[in-house]
Amino acid sequence: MDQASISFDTVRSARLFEEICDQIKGQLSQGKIRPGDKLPPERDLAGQFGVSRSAVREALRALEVSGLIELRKGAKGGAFLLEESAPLTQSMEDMIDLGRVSMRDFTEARILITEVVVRLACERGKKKDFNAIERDIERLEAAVEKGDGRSDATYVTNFYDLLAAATGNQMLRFLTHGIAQLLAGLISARRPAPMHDLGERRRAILMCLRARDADKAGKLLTEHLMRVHARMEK
Amino acid sequence: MDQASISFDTVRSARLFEEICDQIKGQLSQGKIRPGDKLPPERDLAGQFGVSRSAVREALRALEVSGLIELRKGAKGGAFLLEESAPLTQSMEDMIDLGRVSMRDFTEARILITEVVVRLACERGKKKDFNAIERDIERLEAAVEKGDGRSDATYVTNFYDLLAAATGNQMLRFLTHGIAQLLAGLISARRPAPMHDLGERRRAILMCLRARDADKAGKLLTEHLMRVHARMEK
DNA sequence: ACAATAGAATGGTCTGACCATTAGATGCGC
DNA sequence: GCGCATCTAATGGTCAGACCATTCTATTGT
Repeated sequence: MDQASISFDTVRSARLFEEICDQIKGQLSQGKIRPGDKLPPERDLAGQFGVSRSAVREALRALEVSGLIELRKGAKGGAFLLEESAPLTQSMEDMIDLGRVSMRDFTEARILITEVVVRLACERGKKKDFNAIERDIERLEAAVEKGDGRSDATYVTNFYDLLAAATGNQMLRFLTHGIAQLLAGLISARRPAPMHDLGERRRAILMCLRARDADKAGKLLTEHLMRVHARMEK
Repeated sequence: MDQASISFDTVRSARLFEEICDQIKGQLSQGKIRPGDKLPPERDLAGQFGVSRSAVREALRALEVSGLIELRKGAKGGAFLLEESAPLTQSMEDMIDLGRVSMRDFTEARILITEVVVRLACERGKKKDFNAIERDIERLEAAVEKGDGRSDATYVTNFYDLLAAATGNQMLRFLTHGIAQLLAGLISARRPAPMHDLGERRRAILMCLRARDADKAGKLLTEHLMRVHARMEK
C-alpha cells in the first residue's frame, strides 16, 4: 500500500482532563445529559472516572471556559449544563481586548454579516418571526418611554437575535449573538447618547422584511449600523 | 439622582484564577509580553502572584482553552504565548460536535460569509495579495501532481486564509480561518474523493479577483462550495 | 410566625508530594 | 573525535488530603 496514504489520528494526548472533557462532551452530544442538567459533584466525578479531584477540576474549568457549563458554589451548587450557550462571545471579546482586531474591522465585519442575515431573514422569515420582532420593538419603545432605556444591553441585542432566528440558520444565530453580545458590552462601557429614533428605524426594517424587500432592508440596516458606529467613536 | 441611572460593574468574581488570567491578558494587551514569549514556570508564577500552584494551573488551563497559550511539557517546556491564534475554531468545533449546529447550517453560513469575503477581496485586494494566492495554487497543483494531495488540510485552508487576508479585515480573517480549520478537520475525517479540478477552479476565481469582477467571483465561489458540500455529504 | 443560628453540601484554594516527558549534559565504546 | 546510550534537571500533569467560603436547608429560640 502507498505509504503516503496511511494516516494516523493525533495520538490521544495523554492528558487526563482532556479525556474527561471528551467523555462529558460525548454524553452531551448523545443526549444522555442535557442542557439544564447538573453534573455530579466534583468529588463524585473523581470517583466515577477513577481520577483525582484536580483532574476533574481542570476538565470542568476547560468546559466552563468553553461556555458549556456553569459552576455555582454552595449547597445545591455544582456544574450545570448551559442552555444555548453562545460560545463565540468570549473568544470575540478576547480578540478585541487583546487588540488583535480593531474596532473598525469588527464593525465592518458586523455590518457585512448582519446584512447577509437580514437578507436571508427577508427571504425566509415567517409571520411568527416578524411578529416576535414587532413585539420586541414595542417592548423597546415602552422601556424608552419609561426612561430605563440605557441600562439594558438586552434591548440592543434582542433585535439581532430575533433577526438571526428568522433565518432559521443556527450557525448564523450563534454568530450574530456573539457579535451583538460583544457590542452590548462596549455600549454599556461607553454609554453613548441614547438613540431616540431606534424603534422607528427598526420598524422601517421590519416593514421591508414583511414586504420581502431584501435590498431595501439591507440598505436600511447598513445605514443604521454605520450611524451606530459613528456614535460609538465619539 | 435617578435611581435607575446608577450602575455597578459586575463584582470581581472572587475567583483567584480569573484574576490571574486577567493580569496575564493585561500584560499581553499592553505588549509587555508578546506572542512567542514563554511565561515563567508554574511554580514561579505561583510565587509571583502569591498564590498556590493550583490556582495558577487553573488560570493557565483557562488561557489554553481560550487559545491564548500553549503548554509544552518537559525541560524547556512551559506556557508559550501563541501567535495569531485562531480562537474561534475550538468553539465552532464544539458547536458541530455537540450537534448544536447542523452540517447544513454550517455550510450555508460558510458559503454566505465566504462570498462576502471574496467580494471584499475583489474590491480591496492588492497585486501582492493576488500573487500570494497564485503561488498557493501553484503549490497545490504541484502537490497534487506528486500525489500527496490528500493528507494536507493545509492546502484546503490556505486559499481561504489568503482570500480573507486580501480583505485587509482582521476580524474576517479570524472568522474565515476558523471556518476553514473546522472544514479541514471534517475533510481529513471523511476523506472524500480528491477534487481533480480544484486548482483550475481556484484559478478562475483568481482571474475574477484580478479583473475586479466581484459578482462573477462570488458566483464561482458559491458554486464551488456547493459542489464541495455535495461531495462531503456522500 | 419569624428571625437567628447551626449544619451540610459544594466549589475554590492550599500544601506537598510523586510521575512522565523532554532537552541537554555526560560518558562510554569504538 | 564521533556517535550512541545514559543520566540529570526542568517542567507540566496528577494525586491525596486538608481547610476555607459560600449557599441552601433545617432547626431552634423568642
